[in-house]
Order: sequence, then structure tokens, then C-alpha cells
Amino acid sequence: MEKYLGILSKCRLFENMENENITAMLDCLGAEVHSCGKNQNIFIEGEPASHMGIMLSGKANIIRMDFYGNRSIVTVIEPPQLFGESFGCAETKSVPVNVVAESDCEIMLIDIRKILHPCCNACEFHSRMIFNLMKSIAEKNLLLNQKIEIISGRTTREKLMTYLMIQAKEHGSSFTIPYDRQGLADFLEADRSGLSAEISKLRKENVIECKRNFFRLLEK
Amino acid sequence: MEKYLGILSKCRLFENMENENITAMLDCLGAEVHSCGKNQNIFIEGEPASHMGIMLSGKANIIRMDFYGNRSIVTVIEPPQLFGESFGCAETKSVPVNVVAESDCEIMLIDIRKILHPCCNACEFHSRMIFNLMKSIAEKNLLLNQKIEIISGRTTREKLMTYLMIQAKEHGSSFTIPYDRQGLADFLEADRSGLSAEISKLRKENVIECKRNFFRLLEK
DNA sequence: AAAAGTATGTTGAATTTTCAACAAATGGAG
DNA sequence: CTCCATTTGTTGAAAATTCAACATACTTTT
Repeated sequence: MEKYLGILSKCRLFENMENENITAMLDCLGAEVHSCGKNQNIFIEGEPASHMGIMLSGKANIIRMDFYGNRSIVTVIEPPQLFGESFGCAETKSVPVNVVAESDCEIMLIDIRKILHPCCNACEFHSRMIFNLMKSIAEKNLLLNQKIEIISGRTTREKLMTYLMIQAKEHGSSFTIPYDRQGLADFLEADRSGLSAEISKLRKENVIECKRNFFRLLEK
Repeated sequence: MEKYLGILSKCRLFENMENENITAMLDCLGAEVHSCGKNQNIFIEGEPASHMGIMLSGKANIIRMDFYGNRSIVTVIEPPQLFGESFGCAETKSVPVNVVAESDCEIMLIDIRKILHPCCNACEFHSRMIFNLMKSIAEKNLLLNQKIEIISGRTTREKLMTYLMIQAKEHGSSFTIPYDRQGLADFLEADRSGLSAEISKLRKENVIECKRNFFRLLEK
């Protein structure tokens, strides 16, 4: 477990906790580390929402398949983010999405009930962790709101610009996005070829520079 | 305050708490009841996210205006639902949406900090409330996920059918929705006239019955 | 360095949405 | 009941998306 402390200490769930206490908590929670290969399913839609995950290395997508088999990417998950925590906490019967490894990755799985229902004795940090978990879920809520803001645009151009402007606000006018074209299209709920066309247009209009997944917003 | 206990006792925030304890908590939290008239703003985008609300009577919409002034309804809020709780808990600086009264309504406002940072002495129910709040936020998360599922459909028909099927799963094949046509269009991120046309088509195809905001899904 | 495989860009036709304008239906006030 | 205001339905033209097919660019492997 020691080797993961670097990542874990950056994770919201363990914010304001000392490394030694994190180790103790993991023990108490029965946390398990799993490896999984590219394209492997980490969670499958419909299965019981018993565990939450912490992404330790690699990258995964939260995905939903629509009625006709179109892939929709809800969001990408990178270290040290949590995933699946809301489903467990809401005590819903089953996970409503798929979590799919986009590259080889390592994940930590924790039984949500072990967090929600304080266990034994030693865990004086339990209430802090619940507090941290609540904040994490609230932050995820903001991200979902942001996603809704993005995809509520009516045209591909609107969606793309909203997304890019949010990125620029966060990272400055130059940034690299975690999606390839198909991934960005699936995240924006748009057509890949149409998205490529729109990016070309914006380039010609000198609104953006773009090379693969590197973008720069130009002054207007 | 007594007159609101009927509603408040149904609110997730006070789940598994006795009425007398709810009253005590409200006191301790400094909860205030406000009235507001139709179309009045309850929260305005950009203002500090200091309070959360409980809808006591009436109806409100969570709204975002896009770049070109199109109204987007994130969701409707009806008693005894919470609103604004995620923004406060994530300790974001400002609210990213508008909350607008759709009818005259009464709301209870609670300073989030009073919940997050346990106060004085008496409040033995504080930790239960934090737990309830966490569950509420997690459930809202599921709703946002559902909303994303709905509006990620590519055509108006897809969005509408996804929405109706979710309603049917929850309430049975006949149900009344909380939106008028324009509201439903703004919720589905679609065009009102196009939505009306699609509803007409579905009616002619014997997929649904519909009279104003009453819908029935017919067997296929 | 060439080949193979993957990702990205381009194009045109068919479908769908959007927009505006108006018709029909509904509900409430007098 | 009638009038008035609002909501819902309908239509056609313009704009945008989707889809398929192919061209080009980029990466990795051999």
C-alpha cells in the first residue's frame, strides 16, 4: 500500500489526514488494489453499487450506451479522482453507468458501507472521512452541472466553445484535453466528423489553434 | 415554524429525526422562512453560495441562461426538496445557476456553514444531519446523471422518449409532468414547436396518449 | 525507412432541428 | 357566455447534424 500514498494523499477523500492515518484507515476499510487492462470494464451498468473506486494510475471513462448503441462519455477519470461514490452513498440498488479502462490502470476499491456505517473502535478519522466524502460528492455535482451546461448547447460549435472556455478559465488559454476526437465528440454528445469540421472552421476564423488534443484560444 | 413541520418531516435532511428534534435543529441553524412571488429570483447566478434552501410550498425552476439567452431548465424543485446544497458544500465561491420561482412560494433558507461546522453544544443530531445531507447530495447526483442521460439523446424524439420512460418506470404508465410545453422543451434542451410536432407524431403512431401535461405510454 | 494501423479531416446527401409566423385550443375574468 | 390572454399545434424554409465514404496525417512496428 505504501507505494500508493503519494497519490492517495492528494485524494479529496483523505484531505487533511496524515499518511500514517491514511494507512490505518485503508486497513480498517478493507481497501483492495486491482489492476485492469485497457478496455476492461471496471463497473458494469446494472451491477450492485457496493464499492467506490479511487483511480491510482491510468485513465478510465464513465460511459453510457444509449438505446441505439451510441457511446456517450459522461466524464474521464484520472488519478487521484474518486468514482462511483455517489451511487453507493445514495444507496441505489445498481450502478447506472459503465466505467471502462481507457488504458491499463490501477484502482483502489472500497466497500461504501464500511465508510457509511462507522465500524469498530480505532477510527477516530471516520467522521472526517465522511465529511471529505460529502465534499467530494458535492464537487462531482458541480462537474455534472458543468457537463450539463456544456451539452445543453444546441450546436456543435456552441458545445465545443463552452467546453474550451471552461478549460481556458481553469488552465489558461493553452491546454491539452484528455480526449481524442472521437472521445471529445462522445463527451460533447456530437458527431465526430461534424466536430472535426467545426474545429477546422474555428481554426480558419482564427478563434483557436489546435493540434490534436492541444488547444489554444486566441484573443478576440 | 410549527406549521411547516409536516413538510419538513418529509425532507431528506431530517430523515429519521423526531419533530421536536427538527424544531431544535432549525433553531440552532438559524433557519429562516421567506416568501417570494412568481418569477422572482431566489438565487442569482454569481452570488455567494452561502445558503441552501428547502422548498416548503410552490414550485421553482433551476435555470441557466446560455450565451444567446436561451433558457435551459436544469430541473424543477418542489416541496420538500432541497436546493443549492451542493454549491454550499463544495465550498464554491458562487452559485452557477439561477433559481426562479415559477409560482408564489415559501422557502426555508439555512446557512450552510452552520451545518458543515458543528456549532455549540446541544446538537447531538448534527452528525445525523450531515449524513442525511450527504445522502441528499448523492441522490441529486443521480438525478443529474439522469438528466445527462436524457439530454444526451441526439433527436427530440429520443430525449422525449427517454424522459417519458424514466417517468413511467417511476410512476407507472400514466403520469402528470411538472412542465408545460415550453418548460419541457427547455428541460429537454429542444425546440418547443419541434417538441409539439414530435408529440403529435407519437400520438398518431399510438405510442403515447397526451393531454397537456398528462401522459400515458401505450404498450408496444 | 516502409508498412500497417489508427486518428483526423473533408465532403455531399439525407435527416432533423431551429426559427418565425400563424392557427387552434384552453382557461380564466367579467 | 363571451372575450381575452396564454398555451399548444402546425407548417415551410433555412440552418445544422448525422451518416457514410474516403482522403490525409500521424504513430508504431517491423
